Amino acid sequence: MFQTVNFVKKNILSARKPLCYQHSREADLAETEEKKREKRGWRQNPDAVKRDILSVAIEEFAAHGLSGARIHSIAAKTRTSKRMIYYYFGDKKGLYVRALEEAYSEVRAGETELDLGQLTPRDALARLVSFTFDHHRSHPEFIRMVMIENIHQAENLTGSEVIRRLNLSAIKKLEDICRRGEAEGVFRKGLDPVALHWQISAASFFNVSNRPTFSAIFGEDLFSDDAQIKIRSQVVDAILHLVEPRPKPGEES
Amino acid sequence: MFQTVNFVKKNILSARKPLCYQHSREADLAETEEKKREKRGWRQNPDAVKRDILSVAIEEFAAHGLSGARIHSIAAKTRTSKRMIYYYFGDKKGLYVRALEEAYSEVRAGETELDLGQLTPRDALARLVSFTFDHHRSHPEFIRMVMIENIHQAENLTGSEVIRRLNLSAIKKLEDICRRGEAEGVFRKGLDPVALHWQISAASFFNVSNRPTFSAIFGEDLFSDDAQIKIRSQVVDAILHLVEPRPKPGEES
DNA sequence: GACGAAATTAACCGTCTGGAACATTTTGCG
DNA sequence: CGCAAAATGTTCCAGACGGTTAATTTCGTC
Repeated sequence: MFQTVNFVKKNILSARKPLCYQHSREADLAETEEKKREKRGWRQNPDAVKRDILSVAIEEFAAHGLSGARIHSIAAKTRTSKRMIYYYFGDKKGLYVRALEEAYSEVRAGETELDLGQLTPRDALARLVSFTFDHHRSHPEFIRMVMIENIHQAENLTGSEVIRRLNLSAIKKLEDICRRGEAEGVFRKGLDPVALHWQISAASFFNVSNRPTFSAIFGEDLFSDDAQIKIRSQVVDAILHLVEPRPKPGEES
Repeated sequence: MFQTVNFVKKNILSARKPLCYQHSREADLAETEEKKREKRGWRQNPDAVKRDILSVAIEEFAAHGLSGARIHSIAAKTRTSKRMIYYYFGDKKGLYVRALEEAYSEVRAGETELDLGQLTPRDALARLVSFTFDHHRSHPEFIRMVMIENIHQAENLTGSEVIRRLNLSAIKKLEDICRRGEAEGVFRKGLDPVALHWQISAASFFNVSNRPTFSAIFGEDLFSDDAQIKIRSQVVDAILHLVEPRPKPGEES
């Protein structure tokens, strides 16, 4: 499905821009009001403008990178103008940082839906891994933003307290599971939740981030829905194995 | 060590350019010859020029991405000129593709040093995983080139037969191990070498590619030499577990 | 309704950047 | 040597791109 992407360099096209942003519940009484504005005139709607810009910015930055994305292209895909971007976000970097934060927020918000309270530690962990794997798959634009940020040595992310907070809270679930598992004796002692998170992220992230090169070399087979389910269960198996109490106390650094 | 990177935006500096490329074994008889050229004049050395350009190109593309890298910056870090880049590589994309190929070649060349002939399948696999993990760590610029290529949907890699060949040969070792392990009954049946390679790559690659964001959020702890050894052994454990014959023949898709 | 602040439009600018044109020198070869 | 081809140096440019200035309109509020 994805194999022929047919890269369109300049897709500043189509999508006739509506003259103004419609406020939520006034489409009905718009007729009389709007006609007065038809010649020249507009409605103000700062929030909608900002949201519009941000969502397009995520698309564009995710697609072309920080320096690859073009402010004028972003503006073109928006219902507003380039000037507004500078008005609200200062400069390109400012927009990028906000877009990055926004991408993180959206994804972390989705994660909070996962409820593991009722499950045994083992089942909870399996569920968490499985969920994370799927969640990454369904948010490729977020993955791409993180890839790009990594290329930039995370220098923008470092400054963003917003993002650090979001991520630290994301590891809470894992910490709980570990604690419960250790307490019940079904997990090995001394587990490091961060290291475990590393393992889970590595598989889930790589699966999306490196799909293009991997499938270019080895074919798309591994990325069919069926194959992905297998891969995912392998990942779950591997992670569960890492938390199991060591059978023999022989030490092996 | 790495935490304060102190980004220098324009490092087009220092490094006095020698007037010409010295051929390998003529530094000695250079005195008489060279003095005639001192005013204006140069030696030709196409191969050295190409190599010089490519190595700088890898640095720059890896650091700033395809669109972030600047031809004139690349030229500046070279002992030759912008003109030569276009002379030998046509345009920016051409240079990028060659740099990508070069990066792959260098890394794959390093991999051939690994000899697993004498080891049991299990030991061989453990060794391969361990080696791959380290090898990725010691070639961050390669990792970054691949990250960048992924952001570009692998569209350049797709066209390069060179790279596909290099990579397919890279999986040969793994295929051998799997076959031997299955034959000896120490590995489970029906292993997919590509899927296994996916697992190994995921950990090894992510470890380098996502270090910036990961350590920005969770700290550098996991990336100390000691911690990396632990992580690596976890990865080895996890992979080995994946190839072990299933203890109970209960089927679990 | 008037008025100041916020939002939006429209036009403009200086620089950076990929790339090309043209000139000159070197090198292999008969 | 002489000559053509390859390699290198020098100079310049057209368009792209990030960003700005100034004018206009809308909106909340007194």
